[in-house]
Amino acid sequence: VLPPVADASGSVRPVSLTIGEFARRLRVTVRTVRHYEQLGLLRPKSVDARNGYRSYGSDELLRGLQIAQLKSTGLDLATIGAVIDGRLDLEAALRGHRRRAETVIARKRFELATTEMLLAARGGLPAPALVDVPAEHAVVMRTSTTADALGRTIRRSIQQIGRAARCEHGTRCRSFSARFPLDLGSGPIEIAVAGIIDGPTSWSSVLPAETRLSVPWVGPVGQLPLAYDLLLGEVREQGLRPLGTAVEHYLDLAEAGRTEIGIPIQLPARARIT
Amino acid sequence: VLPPVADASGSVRPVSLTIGEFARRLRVTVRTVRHYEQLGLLRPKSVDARNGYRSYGSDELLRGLQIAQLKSTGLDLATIGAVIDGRLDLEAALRGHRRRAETVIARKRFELATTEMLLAARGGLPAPALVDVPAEHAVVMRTSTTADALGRTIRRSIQQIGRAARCEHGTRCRSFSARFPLDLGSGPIEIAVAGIIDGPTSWSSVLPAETRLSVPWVGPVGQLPLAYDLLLGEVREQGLRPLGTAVEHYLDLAEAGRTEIGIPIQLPARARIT
DNA sequence: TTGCTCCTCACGTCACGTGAGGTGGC
DNA sequence: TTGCTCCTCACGTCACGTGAGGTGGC
Repeated sequence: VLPPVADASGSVRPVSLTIGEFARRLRVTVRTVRHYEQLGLLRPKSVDARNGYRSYGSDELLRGLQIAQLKSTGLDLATIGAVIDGRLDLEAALRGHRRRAETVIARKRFELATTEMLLAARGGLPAPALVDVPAEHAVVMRTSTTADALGRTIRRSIQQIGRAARCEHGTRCRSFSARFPLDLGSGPIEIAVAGIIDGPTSWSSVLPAETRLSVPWVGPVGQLPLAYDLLLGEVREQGLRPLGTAVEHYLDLAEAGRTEIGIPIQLPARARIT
Repeated sequence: VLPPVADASGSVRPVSLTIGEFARRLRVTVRTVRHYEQLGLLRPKSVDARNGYRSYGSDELLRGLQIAQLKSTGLDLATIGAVIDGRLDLEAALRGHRRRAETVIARKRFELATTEMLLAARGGLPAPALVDVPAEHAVVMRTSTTADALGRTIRRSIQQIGRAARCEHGTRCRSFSARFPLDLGSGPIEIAVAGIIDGPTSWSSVLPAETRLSVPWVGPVGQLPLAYDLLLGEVREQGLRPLGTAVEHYLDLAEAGRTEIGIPIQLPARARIT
């Protein structure tokens, strides 16, 4: 910790600092000070005409302090310059910046959640596997949509089911799933969205048990069609017979939107008995 | 939403895609595909010798899907390439990445909190102002340190006081403050750190009321000495007489570390009466 | 012939870090 | 003379976006 620039009586203030001394007070590198100058953000008090040495005074220290203060909000240097010079309203700049910062944080948290999930999968990208899904109680909603609007329709249905479960049945859905044809084609398609609950209610129905070739999917929803391709390749390699539908299971809507996609499989007779 | 690459029977897989078709399936731009190629991350299945046209097959689609999956964790492309090619362990890479991501999120949240605080100050950087601080109950700890270790000593003392308040008195400190000489010099310095509590206890003492020229400080602690310079300049301009000590008031340790720094002022006799 | 896709450079982004190569004061 | 500070370029970072300028197939 360097001592304050002025002493306790407030009578002595520095008149001239070299760029090195100046940078040390501001806790930045000499290169940073020169960089700010290049942007027109922080000019030296004077420059020696003979050797080009810069010198700084207390006005520049104050300006440097303001820059440091604004930089700690994450504002970019151009905006900081505009604010300090009065060409831009600080409040407006901060308001816009806050919105962007919140978006950035949300994205970073999504990335972190995705990372945790891959770590939980313990080494290696998650591989498709045959899973037996037991029968479950669910509130089911059937509707019709198009391939283009598939994602939006599913999201809207999930919201409606979740609200209905809370408001009308006083219960919460453990997770949600959607079922639609594997081959979307170009016409209207029939989909079923289900909110899975713990026990039966007067409004719930039962999703029958089935076997799926299933794989967890982390990451952007936009790539889901390609993930199905991966799954279908695996189906073919294992010589399995798909039933022609796709199932998406949304395990955790709040955090990373953990999703598992699966292709229900038609099992041979003896496998069904076991 | 594009239909899956393979149809429901799993018998048809694409043999040859142009770069445009390929990019659309992956939901990235053509430029991105070329960029990945430049990094050696994703090579086309073949290149037409006559016109340089690239073509892609299902192997490349799968590789593109893996890249997309890993990219959604925020890993950089070089690391992704190393992981996919088996030159680097995925788990180790993700573990390191998680640590860095957590650090980044913490910093972003700090920036956001700083932004909120400047917004709360409503337009304009916070200005120094004379404030009357009432007497308060506090657990006080006096110790000796050096200018270099000032920050560390204060932080350690705060932790000790907070723990003592919780464990021995069963109470929580509302906030903390530190007091030390304005002129730090180079020798040992005496400091007092206080944990401010709501009511008196057998262990607490009373911090007397005083008047300070005070300013909120947001941003890195490293710049605090310079902030004092700003304050002292203001003291001089207003013709006030500092008592020779500096006071830092830590309002919110959890979030952005909101701090207020002040210089206790010796008031003239008539001002004291009012 | 007009669009559309494809090709290869190559600059710009953002806040500096990091040499390269050289000079001036203690 | 040896360190230390100072100076001016100028490249590199990271994942692409964005023209510039040109060609090939429907």
